[in-house]
Amino acid sequence: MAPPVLLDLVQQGETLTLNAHETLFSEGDPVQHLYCVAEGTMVLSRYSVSGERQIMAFLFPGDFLGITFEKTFSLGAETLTKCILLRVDHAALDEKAVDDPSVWRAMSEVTWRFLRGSMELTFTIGRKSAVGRIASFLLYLSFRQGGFTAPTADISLPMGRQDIGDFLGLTIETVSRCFTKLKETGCIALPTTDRVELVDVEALRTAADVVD
Amino acid sequence: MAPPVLLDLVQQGETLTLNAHETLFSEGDPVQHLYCVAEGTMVLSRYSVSGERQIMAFLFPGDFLGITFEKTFSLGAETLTKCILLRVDHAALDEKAVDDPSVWRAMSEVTWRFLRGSMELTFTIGRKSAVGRIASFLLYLSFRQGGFTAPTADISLPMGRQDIGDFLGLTIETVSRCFTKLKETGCIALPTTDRVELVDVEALRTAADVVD
DNA sequence: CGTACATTTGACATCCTTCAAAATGAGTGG
DNA sequence: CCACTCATTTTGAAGGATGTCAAATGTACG
Repeated sequence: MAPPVLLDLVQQGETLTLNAHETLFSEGDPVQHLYCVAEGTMVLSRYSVSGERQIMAFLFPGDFLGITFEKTFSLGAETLTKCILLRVDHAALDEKAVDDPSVWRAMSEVTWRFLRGSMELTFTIGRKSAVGRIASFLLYLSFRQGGFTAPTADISLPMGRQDIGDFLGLTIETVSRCFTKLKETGCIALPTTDRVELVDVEALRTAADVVD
Repeated sequence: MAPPVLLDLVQQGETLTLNAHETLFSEGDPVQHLYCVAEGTMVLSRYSVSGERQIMAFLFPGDFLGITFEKTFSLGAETLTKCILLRVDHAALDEKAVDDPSVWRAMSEVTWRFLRGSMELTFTIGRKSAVGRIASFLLYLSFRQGGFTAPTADISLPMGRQDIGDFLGLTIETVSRCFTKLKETGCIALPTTDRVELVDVEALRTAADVVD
């Protein structure tokens, strides 16, 4: 899934371990490295003047972060769980790119994939109801945790309700209510607070407005 | 602003003229060309199953479209006004990229810029009230029409209220009401329906929650 | 077992949407 | 130049969905 060139590069770099709820970098910090998540879950987020958080993306193993063309980060990065990261200096990246054109091609591709995700989020927030957003989110998690190919019915939620709300433009209470509603309508089951079982995927897809 | 390499390439390609409210390509169409807007205003949009439109971006002169790593478009492109476009075949692009690594670097950069815009939109829709969204939108237009450097106080609106609503996740009525409210509070003036004058930029920035 | 935090639930307020109608403006023909 | 028509925008009234505030329940950890 991840471009081999970039994987090679970060694997030659340093390994970094962070605990849950640590900040890797913040908005405005100078850009130095390109990172790749090896283990754990992270978020990329932006804060408003009034202190509200908008999560732009959840990052899972194989995802890159630190991609930018600016000198400082426009997003902050925090861990949700304990994480292992691989990182390579941007300078080393540029150096490698001089005689290997596939580096920039790979960067384009990774950026493009991030853009696809961002547009998906825009669409979800802009056009869907609260239940629709949660349904879409669950289907997305199922897709990701199934390795992009075989959606899992059994999902783990490494993020809290607040994180989900900050991602989908909802309050924590609305998120909770939507979970309850989806449970009551038989779409999902909630064995524990951080685990979701997709019971009726078709109904969930209908709720998410992604039916064929 | 736009990378010279890509500008050169599209300038060597064909020129295309479209009237207002024409479709250049739709979601699912096979990707063949990379385009650059020379004149006019366009939109990139995606439709939901239920037929609702989410505009992902407004495109102005100098903007590129048709950037993708897939075989088919994930967005549709329509003109709002009469447009002149430059285009180059993706095959020609790949060919050029073989011996010119700056092509892919430029593509990364253009994709990144699009991504920045997409995240800005996510943030606007996810975290701001209706008035805040309109205020942000006007400041964005001012920025764009002032050539990214000197924001204009006199803005033209090549798009209708429906388009603005489809961009910001609002209904046409709410858009109209927000314009009225911003007018009543002295932030803006509306000489005509398709023209906005920024009277009190600071107040507008406050309304948009982008105050320093 | 008890404390602290996260989640869920409830009651109410608010903002935005929906539905409906009036006003404005652009284009056309008399 | 004016009257007419159609589309767009604006305004109004009412309803609904989500946010806010507050309390109860559940869960993890010492």
